[in-house]
Amino acid sequence: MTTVRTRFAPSPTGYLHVGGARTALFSWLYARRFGGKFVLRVEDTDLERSTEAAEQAILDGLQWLGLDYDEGPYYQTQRFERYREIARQLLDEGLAYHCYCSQERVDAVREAARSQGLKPRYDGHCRDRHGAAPAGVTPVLRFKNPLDGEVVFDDQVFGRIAVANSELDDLVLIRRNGAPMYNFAVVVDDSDMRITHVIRGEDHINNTPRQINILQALGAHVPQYAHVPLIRGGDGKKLSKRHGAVSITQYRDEGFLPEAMLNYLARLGWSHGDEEIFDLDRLTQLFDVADVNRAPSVFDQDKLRWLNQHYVKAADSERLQALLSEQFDALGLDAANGPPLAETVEALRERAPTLADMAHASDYFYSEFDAFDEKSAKKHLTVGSAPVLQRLQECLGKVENWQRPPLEAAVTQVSEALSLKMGKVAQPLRVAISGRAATPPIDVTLALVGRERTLSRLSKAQEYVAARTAGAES
RNA sequence: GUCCCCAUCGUCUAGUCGGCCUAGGACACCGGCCUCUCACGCCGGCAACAGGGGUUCGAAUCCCCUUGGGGACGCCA
Repeated sequence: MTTVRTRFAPSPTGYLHVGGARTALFSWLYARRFGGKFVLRVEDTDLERSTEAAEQAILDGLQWLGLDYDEGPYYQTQRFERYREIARQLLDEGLAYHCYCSQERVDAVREAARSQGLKPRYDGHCRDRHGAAPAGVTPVLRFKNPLDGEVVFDDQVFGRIAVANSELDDLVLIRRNGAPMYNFAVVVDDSDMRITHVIRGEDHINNTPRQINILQALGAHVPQYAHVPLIRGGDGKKLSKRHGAVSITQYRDEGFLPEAMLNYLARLGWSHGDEEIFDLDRLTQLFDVADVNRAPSVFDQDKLRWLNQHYVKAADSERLQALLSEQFDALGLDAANGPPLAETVEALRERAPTLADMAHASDYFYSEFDAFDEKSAKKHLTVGSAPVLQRLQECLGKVENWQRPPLEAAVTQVSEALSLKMGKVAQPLRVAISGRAATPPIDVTLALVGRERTLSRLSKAQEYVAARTAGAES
């Protein structure tokens, strides 16, 4: 039995988007599940659009997700000689031909077909051309696609698909500049690299019959195909920037955890009963492309956030601290200017879906906030809160041991002394020291904000209330 | 336009080759409990088999049509 060999073959013309990441994951999982090899191949035949930056972004994305490859990366630009060799072979065997048609003629032919309600196709003008080649014209090499019959293949996801050869035209194998076209390079590579299972996006389903025809002309083995449905945006359209982040590294930068992304991606189009939580080991043990759904699915950030929250709650503290530190850097916050990161992480890990959220929710521990949140101040820093704030200022000022128990005792003492419910005391205090109405428990918040900042912010809050009172009286 | 494909709650999906489905789970949403706020957690609720024909004792599950949606038609990948 031949070993399974799958591949991920991105073209370095943009970042790694979530759809690509998912097909990479599926290919990786399939190889792992069946003890095979996962090959990485960079399809950089488009010399104009390929960039090193894009390639790096793709590699970074794969590494972040932990999708390691056993072979590669192979580069198609380094295999041009091989493509030309095969092209020559096809030409010699009469399975391909030179085409001297101008771009204008080809466009005109397509346009004519379209206006007649037909599929735009090359008309095979040069296929049966006789006589000398036109002088001064560099030809492209076209494949002699079979004229009749049909191509049938059993897709592991979609089942049997049949396409009539009459629907296909003679596609270009080698362009005028000598570079191979996608469909040709893919076929040569998949064959040379002994790929057994081609797992790719559904948008390639129409390329498959063409590729199979070329493979057969080459006398090469036809691999198993598995086309994965595309990921859509909330409006049903192809996922794009309009729908939010699509770049995998952007999710990384926004403080998502790779295990959450992997879990989410795996569940998009695939499931195992009612299970929702899967780690890579579990997936490796259960995943099969044959179980992937046929219908396209919509990328739901809410569910991704929920999963991320789940993993944040379970993550190792030191790891979260390092990640939070990166978020601080991005926000220009100095972790040295506040409580230990470990304490911040503990206080916020259950109330921050992402590390970016955590950073935003803890900024007031490390820097002064510009202003009180308007709504919160209006509701809690009222005229009536003046005596509360004053009493808090006194009692907290006396706390020497700035730890949670004595801090909580102080706050409780104020509420009892003024015969006020805890909420009437804690909320004004909370807004005063954090600028907002939602923070961790008040004793935790006090401890994290620190003595000095608490007392100075309490003073500011009292000034704010006083100013507000004056404004109300005038 | 032509070809290919798809169709269960708003979203991700379960639904073994038809009966156990008065269609299950999760996210989101709504309500409750907990409670100093938020969050977590727990409890409860709302919500779907696109429509129409068949086949069958019986269909979300099989077949056909309609409708809707997507993809592909490049000297891009």
